[in-house]
Amino acid sequence: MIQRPKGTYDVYGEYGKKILYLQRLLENLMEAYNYEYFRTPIFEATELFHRGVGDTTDIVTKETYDFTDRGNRENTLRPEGTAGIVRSFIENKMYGNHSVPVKAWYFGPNFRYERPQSGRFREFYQFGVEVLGTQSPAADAEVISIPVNLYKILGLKGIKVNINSLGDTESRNKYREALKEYFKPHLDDLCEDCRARFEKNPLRILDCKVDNNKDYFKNAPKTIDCLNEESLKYFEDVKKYLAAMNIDYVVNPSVVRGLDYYSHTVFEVEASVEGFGAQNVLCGGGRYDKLVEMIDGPATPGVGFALGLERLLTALEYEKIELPINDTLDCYIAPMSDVNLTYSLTILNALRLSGFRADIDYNSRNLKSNFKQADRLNSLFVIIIGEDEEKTNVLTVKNNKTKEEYKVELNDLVFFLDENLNGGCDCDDDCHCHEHE
RNA sequence: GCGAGUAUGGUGAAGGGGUUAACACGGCGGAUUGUGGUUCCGUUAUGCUAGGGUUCGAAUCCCUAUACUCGCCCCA
Repeated sequence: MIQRPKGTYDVYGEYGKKILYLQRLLENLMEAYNYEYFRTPIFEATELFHRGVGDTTDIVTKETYDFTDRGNRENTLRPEGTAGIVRSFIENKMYGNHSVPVKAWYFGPNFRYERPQSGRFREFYQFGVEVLGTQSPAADAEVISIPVNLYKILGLKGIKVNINSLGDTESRNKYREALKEYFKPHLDDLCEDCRARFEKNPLRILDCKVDNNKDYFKNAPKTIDCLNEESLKYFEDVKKYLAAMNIDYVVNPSVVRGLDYYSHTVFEVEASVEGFGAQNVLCGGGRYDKLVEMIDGPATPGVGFALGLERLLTALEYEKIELPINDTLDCYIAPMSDVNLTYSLTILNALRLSGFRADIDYNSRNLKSNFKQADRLNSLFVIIIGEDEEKTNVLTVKNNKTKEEYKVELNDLVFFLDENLNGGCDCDDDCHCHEHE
């Protein structure tokens, strides 16, 4: 049997309904925020990610899906969303003719060749946002407010917003040195991974799961201690604006983010629910003032975030949040036999064109099974079509809730269902619908 | 890349060397030849991830492979 590729999943049934619901919710939310929908290619030139995400991160050094196309071009399935948006911003010269800042949102699949585990897939969907062309700390706060408001709308409770600041380049370098200085005497005591991180990415030592309960971790220098005056002021402003939007947060010095391009504000929202699994970061993001330059664009500050769809759905499941999904069918048609199918299809098609959710049995099942099926599909009405109905054009329509049965003229069917399902016509007096004739 | 666990119908699973692979759910049919979600009856895996080995005999023990799950690294 051919199986799906490792780390991927099929969407169908309930899960599909949930995803479609969330997608609509995101669309509406982004409309409220006045963000612009972006869709960039699912693959890009490999170099883009090396320049954008950074050569030192594992994401680019060993987790990308690379391929050479027939024209010998090196391409990579995108491992994250920001690089593509920034490339598009530069390539389409949005810094010039658009009203800056550009506020972009996107939703789509990303690919990383990793070992799958709970909350981690090789193909995973991210919703994200990028604001390009403003240095204002209010933009940082706005970006943070997006997932927070989304979770609020959905009713998620067990979430924790962690924020931190890496400061500008000067502050960040200063901190990096301070950290190395601090951990140097303890180098022999650190775990193997941390010793590797010491050279490669010392900031990550802080959230090491093996070592972080050691005494000397408590007094390790914090990013905030190394911020210069300007960076500190920036961070204070972000916090001020968050407070203005009633957003609860904690300043967590161990939030450093993995990608190279971050500066100033960084944040993560985690699901602080017992037993959620090791991958409990629901979303993360931050400011990246140097990224556009790194990809050969004009100096343009940016801030953004991305959230993992799969983890969001897991969180909803954990908190037992039911999404308001309309799971009903307006009408189920039960033809008594094959000979009634032709006639039934005509009716079915008319109902669908009138905007009803309607379905039919194709398998010539007996009446009993058809009622069972109608129940399974949560159908509000069942229409039985047999010889008599076909002959007289008077249909047997049963209300599945009240069990009341009606004889309805074929010509009145749409009106009848509309009356019973939508409470009738809500148009004005001039209209020519059945009710107003 | 490293480590641990698991693998039996459509689903949840029992069986830990002895021949009909339990039980439950679901599906289909019937009791009622045009009225359902209850009840009752019937039916639903010639087969236990794949390949090899041990044995008179393997779903059961051993080996290999594969897949899945969870964790590490890294990250959403």
